[in-house]
Amino acid sequence: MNNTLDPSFREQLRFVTKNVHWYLGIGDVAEATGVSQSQLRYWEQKGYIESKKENNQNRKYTYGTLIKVFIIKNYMEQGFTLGAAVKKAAAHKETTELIKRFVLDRFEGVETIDGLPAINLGYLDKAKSERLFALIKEDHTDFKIIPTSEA
Amino acid sequence: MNNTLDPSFREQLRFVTKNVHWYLGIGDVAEATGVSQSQLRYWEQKGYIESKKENNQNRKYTYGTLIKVFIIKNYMEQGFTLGAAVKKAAAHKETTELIKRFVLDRFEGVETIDGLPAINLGYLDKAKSERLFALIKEDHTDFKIIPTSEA
DNA sequence: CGTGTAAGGAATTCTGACACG
DNA sequence: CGTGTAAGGAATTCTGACACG
Repeated sequence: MNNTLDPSFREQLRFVTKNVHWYLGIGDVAEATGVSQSQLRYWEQKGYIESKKENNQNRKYTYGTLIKVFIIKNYMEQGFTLGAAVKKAAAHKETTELIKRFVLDRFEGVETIDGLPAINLGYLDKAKSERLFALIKEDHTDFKIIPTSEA
Repeated sequence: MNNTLDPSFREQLRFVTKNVHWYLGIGDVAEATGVSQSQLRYWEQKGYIESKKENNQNRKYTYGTLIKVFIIKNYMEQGFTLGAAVKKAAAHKETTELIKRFVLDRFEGVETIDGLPAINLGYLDKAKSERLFALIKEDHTDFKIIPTSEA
Protein backbone atom coordinates (compact mmCIF):
# COMPACT_ATOMS: atom_id res chain seq x y z
CA MET A 1 0.00 0.00 0.00
CA ASN A 2 2.47 2.61 1.07
CA ASN A 3 6.17 2.53 1.42
CA THR A 4 6.23 6.13 2.52
CA LEU A 5 6.23 7.62 5.97
CA ASP A 6 2.95 8.24 7.68
CA PRO A 7 2.93 11.34 9.87
CA SER A 8 1.73 9.29 12.83
CA PHE A 9 4.48 8.34 15.25
CA ARG A 10 3.05 4.90 15.60
CA GLU A 11 3.05 4.20 11.93
CA GLN A 12 6.52 5.70 11.74
CA LEU A 13 7.81 3.37 14.42
CA ARG A 14 6.29 0.33 12.79
CA PHE A 15 7.56 1.39 9.41
CA VAL A 16 11.09 1.89 10.64
CA THR A 17 11.33 -1.31 12.64
CA LYS A 18 9.83 -3.26 9.78
CA ASN A 19 11.98 -1.82 7.02
CA VAL A 20 15.36 -1.06 8.49
CA HIS A 21 17.38 -4.25 8.68
CA TRP A 22 20.83 -3.41 9.81
CA TYR A 23 23.99 -5.22 10.72
CA LEU A 24 27.24 -4.46 12.45
CA GLY A 25 30.74 -5.30 11.33
CA ILE A 26 33.04 -7.48 13.43
CA GLY A 27 35.15 -4.48 14.41
CA ASP A 28 32.10 -2.65 15.73
CA VAL A 29 30.96 -5.66 17.75
CA ALA A 30 34.45 -6.15 19.17
CA GLU A 31 34.70 -2.46 20.05
CA ALA A 32 31.28 -2.35 21.69
CA THR A 33 31.59 -5.55 23.71
CA GLY A 34 35.26 -5.78 24.48
CA VAL A 35 35.37 -9.24 22.94
CA SER A 36 38.22 -9.66 20.46
CA GLN A 37 37.75 -10.44 16.79
CA SER A 38 39.55 -13.75 17.18
CA GLN A 39 37.18 -14.66 20.00
CA LEU A 40 34.18 -13.79 17.86
CA ARG A 41 35.43 -15.96 15.02
CA TYR A 42 36.11 -18.83 17.37
CA TRP A 43 32.70 -18.58 19.05
CA GLU A 44 31.08 -18.65 15.65
CA GLN A 45 33.11 -21.65 14.58
CA LYS A 46 31.85 -23.47 17.67
CA GLY A 47 28.28 -22.52 16.82
CA TYR A 48 27.74 -20.25 19.83
CA ILE A 49 26.95 -17.15 17.83
CA GLU A 50 26.00 -16.46 14.25
CA SER A 51 26.97 -14.02 11.57
CA LYS A 52 25.82 -13.38 8.06
CA LYS A 53 28.00 -13.23 5.00
CA GLU A 54 26.01 -11.68 2.23
CA ASN A 55 28.39 -12.11 -0.69
CA ASN A 56 30.86 -14.45 0.85
CA GLN A 57 32.54 -11.39 2.26
CA ASN A 58 32.87 -9.92 5.70
CA ARG A 59 30.90 -11.01 8.74
CA LYS A 60 27.83 -9.02 9.74
CA TYR A 61 26.09 -9.28 13.09
CA THR A 62 22.58 -8.45 14.27
CA TYR A 63 21.86 -6.36 17.35
CA GLY A 64 20.63 -9.50 19.07
CA THR A 65 24.00 -11.14 18.52
CA LEU A 66 25.78 -8.05 19.80
CA ILE A 67 23.85 -8.29 23.06
CA LYS A 68 24.39 -12.03 23.25
CA VAL A 69 28.13 -11.57 22.90
CA PHE A 70 28.14 -8.96 25.63
CA ILE A 71 26.19 -11.18 28.01
CA ILE A 72 28.38 -14.20 27.32
CA LYS A 73 31.44 -12.11 28.02
CA ASN A 74 30.08 -10.96 31.34
CA TYR A 75 29.21 -14.48 32.45
CA MET A 76 32.72 -15.51 31.59
CA GLU A 77 34.05 -12.70 33.70
CA GLN A 78 32.00 -14.15 36.53
CA GLY A 79 33.95 -17.35 36.17
CA PHE A 80 31.82 -19.45 33.86
CA THR A 81 33.41 -21.39 31.03
CA LEU A 82 32.58 -20.32 27.51
CA GLY A 83 30.11 -23.17 27.04
CA ALA A 84 28.33 -22.49 30.33
CA ALA A 85 28.16 -18.75 29.63
CA VAL A 86 26.51 -19.45 26.28
CA LYS A 87 23.78 -21.51 27.92
CA LYS A 88 23.08 -18.82 30.46
CA ALA A 89 22.98 -16.11 27.82
CA ALA A 90 20.38 -18.06 25.86
CA ALA A 91 17.94 -17.65 28.73
CA HIS A 92 17.95 -13.91 28.20
CA LYS A 93 17.54 -13.99 24.47
CA GLU A 94 13.77 -13.67 24.50
CA THR A 95 13.64 -10.50 26.54
CA THR A 96 14.63 -8.02 23.88
CA GLU A 97 12.15 -9.49 21.45
CA LEU A 98 9.32 -9.23 23.98
CA ILE A 99 10.08 -5.61 24.75
CA LYS A 100 10.12 -4.83 21.06
CA ARG A 101 6.76 -6.56 20.63
CA PHE A 102 5.31 -4.59 23.53
CA VAL A 103 6.50 -1.25 22.22
CA LEU A 104 5.26 -1.94 18.71
CA ASP A 105 1.89 -3.07 20.02
CA ARG A 106 1.29 -0.34 22.55
CA PHE A 107 3.17 2.76 21.48
CA GLU A 108 0.66 5.29 20.17
CA GLY A 109 2.80 8.40 20.13
CA VAL A 110 4.36 11.09 22.25
CA GLU A 111 2.20 13.83 23.74
CA THR A 112 2.62 16.44 26.43
CA ILE A 113 0.85 16.19 29.79
CA ASP A 114 1.46 18.59 32.66
CA GLY A 115 4.33 19.97 30.64
CA LEU A 116 6.07 16.61 30.51
CA PRO A 117 6.66 14.28 27.59
CA ALA A 118 4.08 11.50 27.82
CA ILE A 119 4.09 8.23 25.92
CA ASN A 120 0.58 7.30 24.89
CA LEU A 121 0.13 3.58 25.53
CA GLY A 122 -3.47 3.39 24.35
CA TYR A 123 -6.46 2.02 26.18
CA LEU A 124 -5.82 0.44 29.52
CA ASP A 125 -8.92 -1.73 29.46
CA LYS A 126 -10.96 -3.50 26.84
CA ALA A 127 -13.95 -1.25 27.51
CA LYS A 128 -11.75 1.60 26.36
CA SER A 129 -12.87 3.74 29.27
CA GLU A 130 -9.35 4.74 30.28
CA ARG A 131 -6.12 5.63 28.54
CA LEU A 132 -2.69 4.93 29.90
CA PHE A 133 0.22 7.32 29.64
CA ALA A 134 3.81 7.07 30.79
CA LEU A 135 5.07 10.43 32.02
CA ILE A 136 8.80 10.73 31.55
CA LYS A 137 10.19 12.75 34.44
CA GLU A 138 13.67 13.83 35.32
CA ASP A 139 14.79 10.71 37.12
CA HIS A 140 11.89 8.31 36.81
CA THR A 141 8.72 7.52 34.87
CA ASP A 142 5.20 7.54 36.33
CA PHE A 143 2.04 6.09 34.89
CA LYS A 144 -1.01 8.27 34.52
CA ILE A 145 -4.52 7.06 33.80
CA ILE A 146 -6.89 9.39 32.02
CA PRO A 147 -10.59 8.63 31.54
CA THR A 148 -11.48 8.56 27.88
CA SER A 149 -14.28 11.07 28.46
CA GLU A 150 -11.73 13.70 29.39
CA ALA A 151 -9.88 13.30 26.14
CA MET B 1 5.26 -16.88 38.97
CA ASN B 2 8.73 -15.59 38.59
CA ASN B 3 11.31 -16.61 36.04
CA THR B 4 13.93 -14.44 37.59
CA LEU B 5 17.38 -15.48 36.59
CA ASP B 6 20.76 -14.49 37.86
CA PRO B 7 21.02 -10.79 38.12
CA SER B 8 17.46 -9.64 37.49
CA PHE B 9 16.43 -8.89 33.95
CA ARG B 10 16.08 -5.30 34.97
CA GLU B 11 19.62 -5.05 36.19
CA GLN B 12 20.78 -6.88 33.11
CA LEU B 13 18.91 -4.50 30.83
CA ARG B 14 20.27 -1.46 32.59
CA PHE B 15 23.72 -2.93 32.57
CA VAL B 16 23.62 -3.69 28.88
CA THR B 17 22.16 -0.38 27.76
CA LYS B 18 24.56 1.47 29.99
CA ASN B 19 27.68 -0.38 28.97
CA VAL B 20 27.27 -1.34 25.35
CA HIS B 21 28.06 1.66 23.21
CA TRP B 22 28.02 0.58 19.64
CA TYR B 23 28.37 2.14 16.24
CA LEU B 24 27.77 1.19 12.65
CA GLY B 25 30.08 1.62 9.69
CA ILE B 26 29.10 3.69 6.69
CA GLY B 27 28.61 0.59 4.58
CA ASP B 28 26.18 -0.86 7.10
CA VAL B 29 24.18 2.36 7.28
CA ALA B 30 24.07 2.61 3.48
CA GLU B 31 22.99 -1.01 3.20
CA ALA B 32 20.27 -0.70 5.85
CA THR B 33 18.80 2.59 4.67
CA GLY B 34 19.33 2.52 0.92
CA VAL B 35 21.16 5.86 1.13
CA SER B 36 24.48 5.84 -0.70
CA GLN B 37 27.83 6.42 0.93
CA SER B 38 28.38 9.56 -1.09
CA GLN B 39 25.03 10.88 0.09
CA LEU B 40 25.92 10.14 3.69
CA ARG B 41 29.22 11.99 3.35
CA TYR B 42 27.51 14.95 1.73
CA TRP B 43 24.76 15.12 4.34
CA GLU B 44 27.41 15.12 7.04
CA GLN B 45 29.37 17.83 5.29
CA LYS B 46 26.23 19.96 5.29
CA GLY B 47 25.71 19.32 8.99
CA TYR B 48 22.50 17.31 8.60
CA ILE B 49 23.83 14.17 10.24
CA GLU B 50 26.80 13.34 12.41
CA SER B 51 29.41 10.64 12.59
CA LYS B 52 32.26 9.91 14.92
CA LYS B 53 35.83 9.34 13.95
CA GLU B 54 37.60 7.85 16.89
CA ASN B 55 41.18 7.82 15.64
CA ASN B 56 40.80 10.00 12.66
CA GLN B 57 39.76 6.92 10.76
CA ASN B 58 36.51 5.65 9.36
CA ARG B 59 33.10 7.10 10.07
CA LYS B 60 30.94 5.48 12.74
CA TYR B 61 27.23 6.14 13.19
CA THR B 62 24.88 5.72 16.13
CA TYR B 63 21.56 3.92 15.90
CA GLY B 64 19.82 7.26 16.23
CA THR B 65 21.63 8.53 13.16
CA LEU B 66 20.74 5.38 11.26
CA ILE B 67 17.07 6.02 11.94
CA LYS B 68 17.41 9.69 11.11
CA VAL B 69 18.96 8.85 7.76
CA PHE B 70 16.17 6.43 6.99
CA ILE B 71 13.50 8.99 7.85
CA ILE B 72 15.15 11.73 5.81
CA LYS B 73 15.35 9.40 2.86
CA ASN B 74 11.66 8.61 3.06
CA TYR B 75 10.64 12.25 3.26
CA MET B 76 12.73 12.89 0.20
CA GLU B 77 10.94 10.10 -1.61
CA GLN B 78 7.75 11.93 -0.78
CA GLY B 79 9.04 14.91 -2.67
CA PHE B 80 10.68 17.04 0.00
CA THR B 81 14.05 18.63 -0.65
CA LEU B 82 16.97 17.41 1.42
CA GLY B 83 16.83 20.46 3.67
CA ALA B 84 13.09 20.16 4.26
CA ALA B 85 13.33 16.43 4.93
CA VAL B 86 15.98 17.07 7.56
CA LYS B 87 13.73 19.49 9.41
CA LYS B 88 10.85 17.04 9.39
CA ALA B 89 13.08 14.21 10.59
CA ALA B 90 14.24 16.32 13.52
CA ALA B 91 10.71 16.35 14.87
CA HIS B 92 10.91 12.60 15.33
CA LYS B 93 14.31 12.50 16.89
CA GLU B 94 13.17 12.62 20.50
CA THR B 95 10.85 9.65 20.25
CA THR B 96 13.42 6.87 20.36
CA GLU B 97 15.12 8.42 23.36
CA LEU B 98 11.84 8.70 25.25
CA ILE B 99 10.91 5.10 24.60
CA LYS B 100 14.32 4.02 25.80
CA ARG B 101 13.90 6.11 28.98
CA PHE B 102 10.49 4.58 29.58
CA VAL B 103 11.70 0.99 29.15
CA LEU B 104 14.71 1.53 31.39
CA ASP B 105 12.58 3.18 34.07
CA ARG B 106 9.69 0.76 34.06
CA PHE B 107 10.92 -2.62 32.89
CA GLU B 108 11.08 -4.95 35.87
CA GLY B 109 11.44 -8.27 34.13
CA VAL B 110 9.59 -10.94 32.21
CA GLU B 111 7.22 -13.27 34.03
CA THR B 112 4.48 -15.68 33.04
CA ILE B 113 0.81 -14.93 33.60
CA ASP B 114 -2.00 -17.12 32.34
CA GLY B 115 0.60 -18.98 30.35
CA LEU B 116 1.65 -15.88 28.48
CA PRO B 117 4.87 -13.90 28.64
CA ALA B 118 4.20 -10.83 30.75
CA ILE B 119 6.37 -7.77 31.09
CA ASN B 120 6.36 -6.50 34.64
CA LEU B 121 6.06 -2.71 34.54
CA GLY B 122 6.11 -2.21 38.29
CA TYR B 123 3.62 -0.33 40.44
CA LEU B 124 0.85 1.44 38.64
CA ASP B 125 0.20 3.95 41.41
CA LYS B 126 2.26 5.72 44.01
CA ALA B 127 0.44 3.91 46.79
CA LYS B 128 1.88 0.72 45.33
CA SER B 129 -1.46 -1.01 45.64
CA GLU B 130 -1.45 -2.33 42.09
CA ARG B 131 1.06 -3.74 39.68
CA LEU B 132 0.91 -3.34 35.94
CA PHE B 133 1.78 -6.07 33.48
CA ALA B 134 1.82 -6.16 29.70
CA LEU B 135 0.65 -9.53 28.42
CA ILE B 136 2.19 -10.31 25.07
CA LYS B 137 -0.34 -12.21 23.01
CA GLU B 138 -0.23 -13.63 19.53
CA ASP B 139 -1.21 -10.51 17.63
CA HIS B 140 -1.52 -7.82 20.28
CA THR B 141 -0.58 -6.84 23.81
CA ASP B 142 -3.03 -6.31 26.67
CA PHE B 143 -2.46 -4.62 29.99
CA LYS B 144 -3.31 -6.45 33.18
CA ILE B 145 -3.57 -4.90 36.61
CA ILE B 146 -2.88 -7.08 39.61
CA PRO B 147 -3.48 -5.93 43.20
CA THR B 148 -0.30 -6.06 45.20
CA SER B 149 -2.01 -8.15 47.87
CA GLU B 150 -2.39 -11.00 45.38
CA ALA B 151 1.29 -11.08 44.66
C1' DC C 1 21.93 21.84 -4.90
C1' DG C 2 22.87 17.04 -4.54
C1' DT C 3 24.98 12.87 -6.08
C1' DG C 4 28.17 9.77 -8.80
C1' DT C 5 32.61 8.26 -10.22
C1' DA C 6 37.65 7.25 -10.98
C1' DA C 7 42.08 7.24 -8.35
C1' DG C 8 45.42 6.15 -5.12
C1' DG C 9 46.20 5.49 -0.41
C1' DA C 10 44.86 3.99 4.26
C1' DA C 11 42.32 1.06 7.39
C1' DT C 12 39.63 -3.31 7.99
C1' DT C 13 38.73 -8.10 7.66
C1' DC C 14 39.63 -12.62 5.71
C1' DT C 15 41.63 -17.50 6.13
C1' DG C 16 44.76 -21.08 7.60
C1' DA C 17 48.69 -21.96 10.29
C1' DC C 18 51.16 -21.99 14.35
C1' DA C 19 52.00 -20.98 19.41
C1' DC C 20 50.69 -21.54 24.13
C1' DG C 21 48.68 -24.49 27.17
C1' DC D 1 39.81 -25.60 25.34
C1' DG D 2 40.20 -20.87 24.01
C1' DT D 3 42.75 -17.00 22.33
C1' DG D 4 46.67 -14.37 20.10
C1' DT D 5 49.67 -13.38 16.37
C1' DA D 6 52.19 -12.86 11.87
C1' DA D 7 51.24 -13.12 6.81
C1' DG D 8 49.46 -12.16 2.46
C1' DG D 9 45.38 -11.26 0.06
C1' DA D 10 40.68 -9.38 -0.42
C1' DA D 11 37.16 -6.04 0.67
C1' DT D 12 36.08 -1.40 2.68
C1' DT D 13 36.52 3.43 3.34
C1' DC D 14 39.05 7.73 2.91
C1' DT D 15 39.79 12.42 0.59
C1' DG D 16 39.81 15.81 -3.07
C1' DA D 17 38.74 16.50 -7.73
C1' DC D 18 35.78 16.57 -11.43
C1' DA D 19 31.23 15.86 -13.90
C1' DC D 20 26.42 16.90 -14.36
C1' DG D 21 23.19 20.24 -13.64
